Amino acid sequence: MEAKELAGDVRTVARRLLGMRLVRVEAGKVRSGFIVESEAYHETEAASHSHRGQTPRNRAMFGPPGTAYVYYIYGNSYCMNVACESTGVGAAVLLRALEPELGQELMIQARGRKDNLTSGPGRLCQALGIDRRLDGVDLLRDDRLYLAQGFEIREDHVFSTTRIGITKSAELPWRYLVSGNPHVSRPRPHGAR
DNA sequence: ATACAGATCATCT
DNA sequence: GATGATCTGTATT
Repeated sequence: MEAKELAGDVRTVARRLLGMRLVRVEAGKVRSGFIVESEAYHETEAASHSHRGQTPRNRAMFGPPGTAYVYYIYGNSYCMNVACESTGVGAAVLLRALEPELGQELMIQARGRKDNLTSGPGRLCQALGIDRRLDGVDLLRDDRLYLAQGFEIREDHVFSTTRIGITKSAELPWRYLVSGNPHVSRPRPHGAR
């Protein structure tokens, strides 16, 4: 995983991140998963936290490509994003679902259940122990949370839909998922695989 | 399988 | 004081 792969248009990066590994190391133990669902957010559209400019909360979203933007929402969940494009531009990819790989026992412990370990932005953060302490880390260099090579996803296996849980700019098809993967956060739209 | 209510709090107005 | 890039349990079809 190199910085230049994250420097492109946020929608391109959102697709490119599918199949990549997200690795969490805590207390010498590894948890990891393959990214299977993502959403693009950009300062030029109203759904983005960066749309109204930089604040202390969304500062990491304007950081260099590969910066983690982690925030707390609804009084119960953390969500994690990967900043992209370039420093000073509020663009980031929300990670919405992973296919669990290593450390599943620890994920079960962290989640307090055996199902839906990482299918949802809040769930995956809980499963991997991701919270605000990791806001702003460099995902290309940090040893606690980082991106790594995964597997190739063929272009025709990537499916695109509208984003989940937003009210503004809701019509943009900026959600990307691996077609047919059982770990995505919601059922496929009618007729899709 | 889908729908809804309630929890709960950091952040911004 | 209102809002929200969610999750969970419960109820209903």
